[in-house]
Amino acid sequence: MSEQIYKTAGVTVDVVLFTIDEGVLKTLLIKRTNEPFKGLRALPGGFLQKDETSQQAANRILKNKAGVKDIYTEQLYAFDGAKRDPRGQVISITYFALTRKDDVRFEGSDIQTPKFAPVRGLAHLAFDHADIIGYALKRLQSKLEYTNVVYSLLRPKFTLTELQNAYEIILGKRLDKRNFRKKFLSLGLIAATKDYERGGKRRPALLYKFKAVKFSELKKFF
Amino acid sequence: MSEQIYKTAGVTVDVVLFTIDEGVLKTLLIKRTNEPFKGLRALPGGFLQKDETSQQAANRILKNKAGVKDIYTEQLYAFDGAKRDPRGQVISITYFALTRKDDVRFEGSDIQTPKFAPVRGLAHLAFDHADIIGYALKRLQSKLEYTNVVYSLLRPKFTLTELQNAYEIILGKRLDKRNFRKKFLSLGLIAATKDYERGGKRRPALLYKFKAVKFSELKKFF
DNA sequence: CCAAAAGTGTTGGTTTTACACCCATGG
DNA sequence: CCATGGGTGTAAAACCAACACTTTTGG
Repeated sequence: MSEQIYKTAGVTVDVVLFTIDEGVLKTLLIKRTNEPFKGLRALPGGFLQKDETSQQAANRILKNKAGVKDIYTEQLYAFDGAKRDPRGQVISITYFALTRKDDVRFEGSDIQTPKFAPVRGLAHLAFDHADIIGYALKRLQSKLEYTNVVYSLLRPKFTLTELQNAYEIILGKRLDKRNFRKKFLSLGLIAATKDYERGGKRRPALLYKFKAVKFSELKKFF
Repeated sequence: MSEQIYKTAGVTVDVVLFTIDEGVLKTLLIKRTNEPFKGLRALPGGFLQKDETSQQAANRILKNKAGVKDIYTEQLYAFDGAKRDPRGQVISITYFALTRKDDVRFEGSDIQTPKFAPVRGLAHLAFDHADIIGYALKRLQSKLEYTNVVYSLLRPKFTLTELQNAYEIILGKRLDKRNFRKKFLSLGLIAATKDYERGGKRRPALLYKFKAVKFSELKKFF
């Protein structure tokens, strides 16, 4: 005797795609073209398809809505509040992802007009998507402190100032330049290249790169 | 026009209930009475019911299988590997929970013979439940370091040695007695009572209690 | 008086924080 | 030569790790 599978609830996957643009942290939002919440902005997402894992669904959504693949993604949380979807019982398995803005391609995307919007001060989003973004932001902030995920937001070669800016933008606070450099260099994650960023009337900045462009987790960090 | 809800996958909720018993960390397992994996041990769980949130399902499972309620529970992760359930696409939203062993009541429980088993060295569990327990253990270990969740595993009044033992059992390593006491007392989470544990031929130990028996999170901790 | 666990401080090393000036370049 | 951001060191404080002996009790 085998128990059967009960399909009580719908399952969607929604993705919080972060990027840094114009000096602020932004997240990808689409405009809903259907009820419920027609016309409001929402996270890119969709129903889980047959024989698809939620990770695969997240990848599919990122590919379709933003033209990105092979980027850092991580499952966030399964949101299933009773009132979150007016149509009934729908669970959202959420992911967060990180990309550089100029790896994103909206061409070939659908009529939902994807756009990056600053994460701070978002209002009037569909479903519980504002909560989800808030949760994702907290997770991203804490990941910054003990992982190297920031590489996902930077050019392959970057200046230490760019690195520090990424931290400040995400954490929402200023960091001390000398202490930041000392600390980060002592972690051994990055190495100086022989190239310099020559960007105008100022001293050229030495470019660094991550020794491994791969997620890694450290005991201690920031 | 409204999108409809697609119910592609089944959704189960499985719970990793930790307790400390006989000086080791244990987790609740039941014996499966149905296929698939009939006869193997598995986490207590079941299909999500209509209009039930996963948190409510976790509470229901804890009540039914272990007779506990109002204990610390937290969503762990949604497991949905392609091959995890031979019957098809089934997502497990997992929770972890903490309780004292003697708050548990198996009476009124069903024929699945719930039992606590040591978490280290578990083998031959149904589904991917061994992975889930491993993941839950890592989460519990990291929560110990920056939250007060340990209160869930202790008597309302406890000795500092009991507290330290709980940490050592969960972390799987010895801690220095003086440093542990100094650190924990400096956190200000616990207060000495006027009572002593008089347990035999040894010096009576002062009993402490948590100032607030409620989950709290600290910036820094262990 | 013995066995058992409770209780208690200090030191050295490491880490973190706070803080200000000179350098190299392009225009 | 000036404006701009790049780059660098030190000292005080806080924190962490290592370590051993005395106390109180019951039997």
